[in-house]
Amino acid sequence: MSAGHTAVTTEPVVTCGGEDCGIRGVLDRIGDKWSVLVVVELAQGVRRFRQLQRAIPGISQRMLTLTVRRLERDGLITRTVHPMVPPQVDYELTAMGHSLTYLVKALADWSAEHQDAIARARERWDEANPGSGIH
Amino acid sequence: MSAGHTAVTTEPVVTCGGEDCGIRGVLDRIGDKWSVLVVVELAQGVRRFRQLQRAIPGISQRMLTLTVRRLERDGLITRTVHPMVPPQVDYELTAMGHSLTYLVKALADWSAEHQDAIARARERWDEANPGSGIH
DNA sequence: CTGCATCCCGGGCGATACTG
DNA sequence: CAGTATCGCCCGGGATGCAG
Repeated sequence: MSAGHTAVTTEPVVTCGGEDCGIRGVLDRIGDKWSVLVVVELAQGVRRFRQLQRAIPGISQRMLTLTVRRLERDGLITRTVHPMVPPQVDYELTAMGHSLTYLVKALADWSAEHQDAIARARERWDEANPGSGIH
Repeated sequence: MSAGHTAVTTEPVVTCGGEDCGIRGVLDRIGDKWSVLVVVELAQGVRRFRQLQRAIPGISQRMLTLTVRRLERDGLITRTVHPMVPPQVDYELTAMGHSLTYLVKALADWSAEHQDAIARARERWDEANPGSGIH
């Protein structure tokens, strides 16, 4: 590593290197737009299908179904069917799902802390590179 | 990571609720498959275009270009062109980019800690739901 | 080596309609 | 209310070719 520079200090140096450790599998999940929103909503408590859909404005019924299925498959949430009419299905975070909320929290914190800087950087870049088509 | 209290009860309660805070903008970036890998690679030091491409096996030249452009636009990396022949372009993390590596580190840690449990959960689920088509 | 333009395909995702 | 099935569009992104 390039030494002789100012206090570079401690790089996190992601353990797994640039290859594919377990990060990919996790990113495919939490990197997913809807998954994160569902987890965030469930972090507040048990929710029914319709409740989730109403709490997450843009989501289609199809995507919500797929999303909760995948989260359930990964062991991040539980799906409880109550045999009644009309049907009722409750979704709830598992212990692992709860632990994930802390990661999401860290994400939200970092976002809150840097979103302004990012927004300004984008403005400057767009101004310096008109019609680049990058987004 | 602040006082994590013991488990249960204390939900992180992501500040922004289920709507769209700055999380989305950040997720669109770090949630991106290639962006994370580029950041991880650059966390180890300055890299040239070809170096990055070689360090990230599956990436196409097109996607690498798009990825570094977007990261540059967001102010996460710098792009330095050295007027020489053959051309040389160096990419390096900015201060903000470095701070992001800590988030990625947290991500990698969580992944390492739970990937086994997730893998097992998936196996169990797939076994209980044959031919579901979910992934 | 670095980077842009073009072509083109697969699949992700929304919209809609139907069942229990 | 909860969920499945089907259709169709759009675009992400790989492959290739060309330029500086």
